[in-house]
Amino acid sequence: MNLSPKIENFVLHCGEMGSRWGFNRTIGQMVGLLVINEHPLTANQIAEALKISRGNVSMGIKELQSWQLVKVHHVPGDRKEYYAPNGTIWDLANKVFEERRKREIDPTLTLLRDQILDSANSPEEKYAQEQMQSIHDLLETVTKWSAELQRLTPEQLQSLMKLGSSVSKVIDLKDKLLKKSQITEVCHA
Amino acid sequence: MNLSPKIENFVLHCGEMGSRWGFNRTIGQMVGLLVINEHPLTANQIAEALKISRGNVSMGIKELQSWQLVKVHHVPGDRKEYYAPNGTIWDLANKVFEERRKREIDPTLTLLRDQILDSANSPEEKYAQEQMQSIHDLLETVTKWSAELQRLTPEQLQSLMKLGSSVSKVIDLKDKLLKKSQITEVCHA
DNA sequence: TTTAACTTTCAATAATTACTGAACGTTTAG
DNA sequence: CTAAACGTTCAGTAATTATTGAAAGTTAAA
Repeated sequence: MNLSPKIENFVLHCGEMGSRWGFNRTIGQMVGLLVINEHPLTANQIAEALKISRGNVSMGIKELQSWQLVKVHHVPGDRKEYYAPNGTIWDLANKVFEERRKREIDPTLTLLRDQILDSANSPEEKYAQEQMQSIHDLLETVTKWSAELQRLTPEQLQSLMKLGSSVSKVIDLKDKLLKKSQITEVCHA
Repeated sequence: MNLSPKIENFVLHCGEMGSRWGFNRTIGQMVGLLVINEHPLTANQIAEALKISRGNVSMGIKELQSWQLVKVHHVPGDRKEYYAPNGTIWDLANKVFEERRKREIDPTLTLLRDQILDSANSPEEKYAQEQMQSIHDLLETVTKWSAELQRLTPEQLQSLMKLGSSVSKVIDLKDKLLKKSQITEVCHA
């Protein structure tokens, strides 16, 4: 496993970004390495390429599996495991997005739901309740929207972007349509 | 500064989530404390409430200012600085979102743009280039979309959600409209 | 059943990140 | 000018997180 400078550069960058994306440097490098290589790699190849211990690779793969970012291949007559990205770039990004939502938003949503049920028994708590309600509403909106957007294919998103339209224009259109049921009929026809 | 159990609970939770939101535990607690209190707080009040050193508060405030999440108030005839959230919950979330985009996406986009300009000089590099192109396109799409969504007010977003419509339906509608210019005319009228 | 080729685990340790508190800087009132 | 009341900085240290490598676990061929 000797990486060309260009590829090494990319892998190192993934390492630097790793912690910002939700994992650590080594795991970031592993993702970069697997994504940039056309063929699946063995744990030993990964360890050699990144100059890290075999045990560290094992732990990293485990973590990546918990994010559902890698899948394992087997070659007949070969006991080694071969690791590859679990899907397209788009699939991986979706998985990261989803997992981060679970870690960054869901626990807070749960807490806020509980807190909001409780009644306030002082002016400060009254204000606190209101703020918690705002945060709750915000997070719920974000959650619903991210689910909507994840449902779209990259092609749908990109073609929409390329039309040069802004989302708010689309929303305005929709509002107009809703106010004119006869036109909505036509549109659905 | 004696926090009621409910409020303390919320602040501690913000601390636990802090690192997942892009800062550390203490800074997460500071955000929670400022958001949940109706009135601005002094550095000493924050230190006392969170049981941390005065110096730590100073560093935390500095960090929060770099995220543009707090603003400073002054009371005439009082030398102390009073800290408060810099905007509504929605504003704060937008700022965090924006800042994280800068840290998590922009550097990678810059790197990929450079790498893609370079020509590949081996089959591995050819594949690597293609993958980098995919990542680049994905990140650019995400960036554009997040800009679009940030332009909307919370009311616009929430009212749209409440209509029970899915984004893909809206997009389908738009496609239909584009294919029937005469109807588009009517809609714009 | 033994051995070889692999993977996983985890205690020890290295690396990184966060926090404290004392020293210093600044402003204003007396 | 001095002292009091505040904010900032940063070297030292504490806390947390990541990594190694040796030991243990697993599997399958001989």
